[in-house]
Amino acid sequence: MDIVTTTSPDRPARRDATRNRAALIDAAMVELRDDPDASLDAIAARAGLSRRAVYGHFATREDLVLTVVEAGAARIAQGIGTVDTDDSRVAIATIGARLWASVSHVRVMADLAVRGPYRSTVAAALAPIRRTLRDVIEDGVSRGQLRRDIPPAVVARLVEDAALTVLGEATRSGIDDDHAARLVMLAGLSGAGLGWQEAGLVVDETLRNGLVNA
Amino acid sequence: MDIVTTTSPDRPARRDATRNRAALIDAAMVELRDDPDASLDAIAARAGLSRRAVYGHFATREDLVLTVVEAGAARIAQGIGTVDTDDSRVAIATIGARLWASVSHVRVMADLAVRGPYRSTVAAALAPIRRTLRDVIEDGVSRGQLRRDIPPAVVARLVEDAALTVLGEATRSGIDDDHAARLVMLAGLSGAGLGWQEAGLVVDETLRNGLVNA
DNA sequence: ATTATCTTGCACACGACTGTGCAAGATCGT
DNA sequence: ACGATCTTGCACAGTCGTGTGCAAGATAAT
Repeated sequence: MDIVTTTSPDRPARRDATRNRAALIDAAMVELRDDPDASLDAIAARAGLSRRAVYGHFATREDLVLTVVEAGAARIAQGIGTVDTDDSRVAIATIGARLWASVSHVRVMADLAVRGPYRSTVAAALAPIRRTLRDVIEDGVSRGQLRRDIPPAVVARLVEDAALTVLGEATRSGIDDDHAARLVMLAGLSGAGLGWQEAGLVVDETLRNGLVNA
Repeated sequence: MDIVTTTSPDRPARRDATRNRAALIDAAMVELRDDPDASLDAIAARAGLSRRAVYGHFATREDLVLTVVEAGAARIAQGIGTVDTDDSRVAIATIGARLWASVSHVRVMADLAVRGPYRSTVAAALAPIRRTLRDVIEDGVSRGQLRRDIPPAVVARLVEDAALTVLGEATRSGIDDDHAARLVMLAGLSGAGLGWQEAGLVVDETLRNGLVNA
C-alpha cells in the first residue's frame, strides 16, 4: 500500500512493481494523448492493472500526470541534445530531425500543452527546450541567416508549430522514418522563413554532415 | 419553458429572450475558448443568466455547443468570401488577411477543433473552408507557384496552422490590426513554402491590389 | 392592466469520477 | 516454503456536472 517512490525507496522495489509503474506511465501517455481528461480507469486498464493499483504508485491522479509530463519533457530534451554548428538553419533542421526520433513523447506533450489544467505545468517543463530553439533563432537573426520580418519569439512559435503539425500528419499517414524526418525539417525551416527550395538544400546539407545522429 | 427555436418560432420571441439567447452563444464562445469543458454554470454566469435559463433556449449542452460551432464556421466562411485572382500566393495572403477580421470566431473554432468530443463536429463545420484553402493550394502547385516538396494536403495544414499560430500570438500581444493582418499573411505564405522576402513582396502586392476588402 | 412569456431558485435523480479502507488473493524474493 | 510486497475487488464518501419539475417572481407586449 505504500507509494513506490521514484527516487530512492527505503528498500528496493519489487521487480513487477517497477514494471507496472512504467506501464502506468506509458499507458497514461497513450491515453492522455487521445483525451487529456482520460480517467484513471482507462489508464489503469490499458496498463493491465486495476484503478485501485494506481494509488499504490501515485498519490493522486495529478501526481501521475505530472510524472508523465516531466518524463516526457526530459526525454525530448535528451533526444535533442546539443547541436554543434554555426548555421542556425542547419541547427533548426537538425533539431527537427531529432524531434522525429521522439515523436511519441513529443506528441503527448504537444497535446497536453494546448488544453486542460496542465497547460502551465507542461509549459514549464518544456521551457528549457523552447529556450534552446529561441536562442538558435535569435542567433540566426543576428547573423542575417533568418527572417527579420517577424519577431524572433513568434518565429520560434512558427517553427515549433510547423514541426508539430507535420509530426501529426506524418504519424497519421504512417510514412517511413526518413521521409518523415525530412518533412519535419522542411516544415521547421519554412516557419523560419526559408523558401522551399532553399530549405531543401539546407536539409541535404544537414543530412550530409551527419549532424542528426551526433 | 418552451425552447426558443432559431429558425421560425410559432409566434415571435420576446425581445429580451432573443437577446439572452445571443448572449449565451457569445458567452459560450468566450468560455469554451478557455476551457472546452466549461460548465453550463460558467457560461450562463458570463451571460448574466442562471444555469436553469439555458434550458429555456437549448435542449442540451451539446445543442448549445453545436450552435456555437455552426455559427462560428458560418461567420468565418462569410468573412473569407471569394478570392478573385489567378495567383495562388496572393489568394493565400488575402485569405490570411480576411481571417484576421474574424479573429475571435476563428480562435474559438481552432481551439474546439483540437480536443474534446467536438473535434469531429467542428471538423465537419470547417470542411468547406478547408476545401477552399486546399483548392487554392492544389491550383498553385499545378501552376508552379507553390512548393512541390510536401504533399498539398499537408501544405494546407501548414498554412492553416501557421496562420492560427500567429493569430494567437497577435491577440496575445495586442498589436494593431494592420500589423497583425500582415503577420498572418506572412505566416501563411511561409507555410506555403515562400521565402520571407518573397512573402513580403506578395503581401505588398496583395495590399496594393485592394483584394483584401473585396 | 392584464396576459403571455421568460427567468429564477430550489428540489431531485442520475451518472462519472476521485480517493480511501480493508480483507483476500497473487506474486516476488530468498 | 515462508514472509514481505504488490494487486484486486468491493464498499463507501465526496465532488461536480447534467437534465428536469415546479412554483414564484420579473419582464415584455398589447
